[in-house]
Amino acid sequence: MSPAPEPTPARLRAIPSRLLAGAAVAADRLVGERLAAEGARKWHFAVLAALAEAGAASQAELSRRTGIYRSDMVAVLNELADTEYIRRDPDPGDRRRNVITLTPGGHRRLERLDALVTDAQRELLAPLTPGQRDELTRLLTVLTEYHRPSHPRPHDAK
Amino acid sequence: MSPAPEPTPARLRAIPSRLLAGAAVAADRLVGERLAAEGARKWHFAVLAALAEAGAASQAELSRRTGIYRSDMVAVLNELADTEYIRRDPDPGDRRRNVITLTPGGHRRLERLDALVTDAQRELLAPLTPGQRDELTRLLTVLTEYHRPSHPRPHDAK
DNA sequence: CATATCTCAGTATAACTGATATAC
DNA sequence: CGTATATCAGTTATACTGAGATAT
Repeated sequence: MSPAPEPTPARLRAIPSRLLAGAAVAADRLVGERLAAEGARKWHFAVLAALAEAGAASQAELSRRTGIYRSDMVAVLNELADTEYIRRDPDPGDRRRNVITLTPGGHRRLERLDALVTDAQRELLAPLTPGQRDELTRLLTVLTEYHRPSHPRPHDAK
Repeated sequence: MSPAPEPTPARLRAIPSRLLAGAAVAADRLVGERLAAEGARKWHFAVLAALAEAGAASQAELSRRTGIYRSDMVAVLNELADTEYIRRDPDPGDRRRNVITLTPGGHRRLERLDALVTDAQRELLAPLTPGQRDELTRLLTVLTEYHRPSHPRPHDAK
């Protein structure tokens, strides 16, 4: 007789931080799998999207736009440059900087990756109604904005 | 003149998988910081809670209850055994297994960690109304249940 | 001199894989 | 034999730290 496997204890089940961790892992797996099928990672998408939307930028500026660490940005840009989706040129106006530019191929790459990411979101949110999807997005937006490192918290106001 | 730093591009801002990742990182940091102040990690809490709620168990059973990998469970139990919060005895009925038992000290430890975790949830959800907190928990529960490895997805039903 | 940029080396944690020894 | 358990070694991805070289 196989003893019925115990489900997650009730005490653990409804803890938001645990639920968030679980949902984030599932979401990352979905997105990661889709993008991996094209040899891409989510950071590739983020960088290409940031470049398409706000134009050429230095690496530090790209870090701020995408949330990727300056240290990790280097590797991501190496990969994107190897495949010619971006160009990395020295900034004539400030020689510490590189100017990162989206190539035409990078633009096409972005559109392809965007489709994959959108598809993954659809699969992720499949069990929710359209209204619930919007509500979830809203709630998560509030949470992430509130918990940005720079955001003033009530207890900071002494 | 410092150029206004570009905010997150709109194309990236409302992507649920990105929001989930961000919220999960914030949540993990909050919980991790609280627990670290007592020399604990979230897995300690999860294992102690699972033991308190469903009773003594083998390591494999605990893995299923908590979602911790069997490989990682070993290290967590080592730490909990070093500090005498659990006991690890060979199972007389099945000599492959260890029976993990919560000690009285482990019980007290659980109550302490529970308070810290609860506190971290409060801080995490601070920007939401009580209704929104419940709604978020509900939506995340649906997502995580749906995306369990075993859960049948629509496209599986051929 | 302080600050900012790019780069590299390295750490910590999480999630996971593969393999082994042992017992059922 | 196939399967389950406990353990260990190692991999991958992420987030992050620290420091050096260079430029402002």
